[in-house]
Amino acid sequence: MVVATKRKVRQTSGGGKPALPLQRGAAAPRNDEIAGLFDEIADLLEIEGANPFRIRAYRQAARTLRGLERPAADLLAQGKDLTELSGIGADLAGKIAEVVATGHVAMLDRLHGELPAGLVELLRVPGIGPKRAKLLHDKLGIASMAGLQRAATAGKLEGLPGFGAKSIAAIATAAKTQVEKPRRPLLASVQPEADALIKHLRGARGIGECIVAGSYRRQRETVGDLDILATAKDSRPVIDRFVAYDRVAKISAQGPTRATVILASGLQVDLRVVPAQSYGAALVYFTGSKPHNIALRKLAIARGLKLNEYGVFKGERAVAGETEASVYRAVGLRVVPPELREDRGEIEWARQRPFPSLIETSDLKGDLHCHSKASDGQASIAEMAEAARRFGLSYLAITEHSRRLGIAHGLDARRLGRQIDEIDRLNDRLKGIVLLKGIEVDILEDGALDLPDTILGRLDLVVGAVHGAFNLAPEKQTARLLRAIDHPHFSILAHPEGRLLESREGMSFDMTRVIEHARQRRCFLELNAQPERLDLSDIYCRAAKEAGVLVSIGSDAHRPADFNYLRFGIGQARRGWLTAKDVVNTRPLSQLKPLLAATMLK
DNA sequence: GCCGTTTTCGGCCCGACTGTTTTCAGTCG
Repeated sequence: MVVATKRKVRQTSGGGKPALPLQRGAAAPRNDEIAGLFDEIADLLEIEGANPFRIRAYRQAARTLRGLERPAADLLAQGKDLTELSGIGADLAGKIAEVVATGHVAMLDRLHGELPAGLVELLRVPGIGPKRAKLLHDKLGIASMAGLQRAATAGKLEGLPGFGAKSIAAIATAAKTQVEKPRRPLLASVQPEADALIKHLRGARGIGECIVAGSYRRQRETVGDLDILATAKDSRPVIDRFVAYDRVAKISAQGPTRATVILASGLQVDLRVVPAQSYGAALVYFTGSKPHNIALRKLAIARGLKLNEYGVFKGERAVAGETEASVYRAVGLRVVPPELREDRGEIEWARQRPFPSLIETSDLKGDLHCHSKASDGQASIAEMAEAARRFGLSYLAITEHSRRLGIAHGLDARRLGRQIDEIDRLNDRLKGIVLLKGIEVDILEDGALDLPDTILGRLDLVVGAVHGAFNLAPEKQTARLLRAIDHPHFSILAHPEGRLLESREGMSFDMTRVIEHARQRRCFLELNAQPERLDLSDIYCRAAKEAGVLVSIGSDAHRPADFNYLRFGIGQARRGWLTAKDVVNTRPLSQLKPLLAATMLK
């Protein structure tokens, strides 16, 4: 929910990988790697019992680094002053420079001399925080998850101050199951569970509002847990109905206004019940993000007010809280769209001017990326066209894979030529939707395209995509993408980062140069709406917008139902501050055609 | 460790639930 990085999935260097020192040869460290070092420093300082605000500074710096569009190493190379970044002062700027130069932070090496690196693993165990981790280390010499497990099974935890029978049992099971890394479920996979649970809760006596807040409401691409907010005069019946839900596997906590359960699927759900007059304040609080909330609370303090989940207070008196609008107004801001609440400049914006109206699903006029049975799809072209029409689209580009992707039955020039003719015939008889002739052509390792110019030139658009050699050196990867974009028939760069959420990191390359190149060549970047891709990510959507590069939100549909994925693409686009104007496939076909033609006339 | 429409020092967001306690620390969100 409101916590950007949760304790139980707290990461030491992103993805739960072991921490650096970096072993990347000459390559500069990525921002998330530097951030991982800072998070680990924060973890260790916390165990040492350091000044909590100093710890917070390291975590804030890690967050800032993860939100940057450009590698800090590049900024340094250009002589930029990193202390201009929020939460980065002289000391932390120096430490960033140190990592970029040496791959190490001396301070972390020193901390490792005092506390074993494995100790931070213990913080992932629910119920173990810094104090208990330190106690386990000092009294029992425990230095890793495995050590904790051994001590627990050997009965060595008994008698430790603060460790009762219940905690020991919980820790023993947790340590055993903590070996595999907890995955954050994808937004799309959580949605059916959320819908069903909300429906169940609405049956509670006396319930008023009932809504999923947290990162789900902010449309983050993955959701750590579900945060549900309900209103009721009497919270008991709502809490009772919640914990009695038939998919609840375990009740982790239950109080009069709040409860936490684990569902059979493993998904954690938190429910909070507040009175109606607190709904707006609670919704702000439970929607997060945590840094956004903290910023709001600081604004409240500056105005002599106090903001919590019950309202905005002047002394004892509530001055706002029933609606989100009242809360934001009380601290001098316009309402911030939930998708933008990440403390990435939205607060300052809300103080000064209205937000742009962010894109909505109904703004989409067409889809420029889908497949049929001709490659690895599951339906005919006509069936896909009909599904797109029912979704409300008026044009659809058919973009099969190209020959290189043999596993997907990719098209060679001859088969593509036949499909072009087939689409012409279909367009003669289809009503209510127009098909565009395209291809998702492989971008080969050297940046060449996987089909000859003669056939690409007959298409309405050419979508280029990387499907292999993800691990090229950054300079090579950048050159590959730039060369592809230079191709005379290139229109759209599909899933540009190449990431698969929770399973594959994106490729390493210079996105800023790619965006700038796309602008010069009047090409577009795709925001692929597949739930496990959502690629471009939010920060690069915003970068593309600022550079004036149009984004194409593509379903990459492989079957009729997949057009629903566009909704998740819209969520991500909104997180990237995109309006209808910033997205190419909000144009009616008459306006789209000249834009596509311009990409193909270089 | 950061930061500045009171401040270059003295602040730094706020509350619920659990477990083991006799009034609260630790953890979590």
